[in-house]
Amino acid sequence: MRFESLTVGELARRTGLTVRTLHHYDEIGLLRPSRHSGAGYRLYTVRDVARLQQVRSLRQLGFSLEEVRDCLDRPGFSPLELVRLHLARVREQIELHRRLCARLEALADYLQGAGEVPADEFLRTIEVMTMMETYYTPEQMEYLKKRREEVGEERMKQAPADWAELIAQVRAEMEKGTDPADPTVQALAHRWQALINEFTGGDPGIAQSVGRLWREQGDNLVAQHGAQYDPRGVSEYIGKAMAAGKPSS
Amino acid sequence: MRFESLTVGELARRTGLTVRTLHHYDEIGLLRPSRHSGAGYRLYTVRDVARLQQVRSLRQLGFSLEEVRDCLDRPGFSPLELVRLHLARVREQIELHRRLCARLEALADYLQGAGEVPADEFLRTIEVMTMMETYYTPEQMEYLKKRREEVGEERMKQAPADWAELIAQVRAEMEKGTDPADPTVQALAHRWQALINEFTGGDPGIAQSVGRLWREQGDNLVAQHGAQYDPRGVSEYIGKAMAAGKPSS
DNA sequence: ATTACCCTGACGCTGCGTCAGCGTCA
DNA sequence: TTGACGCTGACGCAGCGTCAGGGTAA
Repeated sequence: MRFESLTVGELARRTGLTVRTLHHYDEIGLLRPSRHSGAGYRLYTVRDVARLQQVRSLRQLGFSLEEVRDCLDRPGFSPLELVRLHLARVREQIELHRRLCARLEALADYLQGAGEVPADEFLRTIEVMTMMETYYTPEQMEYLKKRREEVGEERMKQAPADWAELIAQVRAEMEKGTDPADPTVQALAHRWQALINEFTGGDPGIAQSVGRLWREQGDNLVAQHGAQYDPRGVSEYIGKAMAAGKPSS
Repeated sequence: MRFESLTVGELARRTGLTVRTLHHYDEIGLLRPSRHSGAGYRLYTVRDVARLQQVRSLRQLGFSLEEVRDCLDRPGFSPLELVRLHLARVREQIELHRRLCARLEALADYLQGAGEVPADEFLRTIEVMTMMETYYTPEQMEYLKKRREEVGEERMKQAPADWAELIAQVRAEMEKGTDPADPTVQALAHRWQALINEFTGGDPGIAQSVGRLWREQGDNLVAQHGAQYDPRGVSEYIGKAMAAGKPSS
């Protein structure tokens, strides 16, 4: 008796698994003990133990319980296929996590550099990040990062205020009904273009992405910062002003 | 009405989420619509939409729904802490997956090289891999890999048969009751040592690991290959023979 | 009346953890 | 009798998917 079979508890201790796990494997038919005692106790034989080893090995490779079962029970069965499939899955996971990791690192750096950051600024930062990721291609992101370094830390912090002021001025003219071709508005348009150039380095692809972001998410951005209205109106107005500024195109 | 609020379906379409997801967020209190129609329809206001944006952003960073809720609802709250914690988790995940990936690649290479591999050989291969990983340190694994390359493909394939023959001979002497100091057994002991040296390069740490593996898993190995009995007896016997061979130590 | 919405349950999935209530006893 | 084990349910976890069986809006 002593050598012939093990109870669940004994098997659990030897393998480091829990009794519940073995119960579960029994329930789903992955590992049913070959024998039972009169009282219904599970009795695992040497063969069962061997099978459990196989199960554990396959599980350590990250396969699901169902895959393990297929692997062990289905007679004609291509392991290479399964391994390749699984490998592809794992690689994809790694890629996703690596990207995530990069974003989190960027975020952590920012938070560290900015000192005590209140929760709402944190949230705004994240949203800007995700928005940029949706609207810019990775190459554009790379390029913008370089630009930021060239432009410098100080300048970057000043930028939002510059924009806010400029937008307010444009809106004022717009509401006064000033002609977009008016010199005042033309000056503002130049300033607008200059600001864009400063951060995009004049890359037209990026300017285009910014435009799309603004058109599609303007309302959202505005709702976030809770200050201005009618962003599309403003950008349309400034667009006209720019067009009026260079009638050659 | 048109501008003031959205129904679930509309909001779902705009965000790309499903209605069920929005229902779920409502259920767990993550995003409850500010208003309801007379018939109990959920009506999402601009503020709700903004909050949903935040939720999505945080989710894209991989946070759990509970963490997102804490992030959005708890007033004093350190984002940096959370980001760091999460970053650590993600990095750990990546590490685990990278290790797994390496193992799967090794396995895939082996399967590819071996051509059409039947399921049972596949299983044995895996078990040997996992067993080795439990009993050898990573450095030892590295070292063994180098040895395998030095020894060559052909030799590796011959090895199991050599071992089987040698073990059979040793067992025969043991069962005849031959003295471990007998020249016949001494010759076998030398051959044993030579085989070990061939694959371990004489590294004593590895020899020790092999010994431990054999002592602790011998029964299992034997059960797998279904051929021999009493592995500990054999290794004890050969151990005595080696000791008898060099009484100086 | 049709159609396209909306609602609230409630179960399913993965891989077990964690009781609860009861029987066994190597 | 009392532990230390064993047994079978059954719920819980995350984050929704997916019906089912209704009401509502235009």
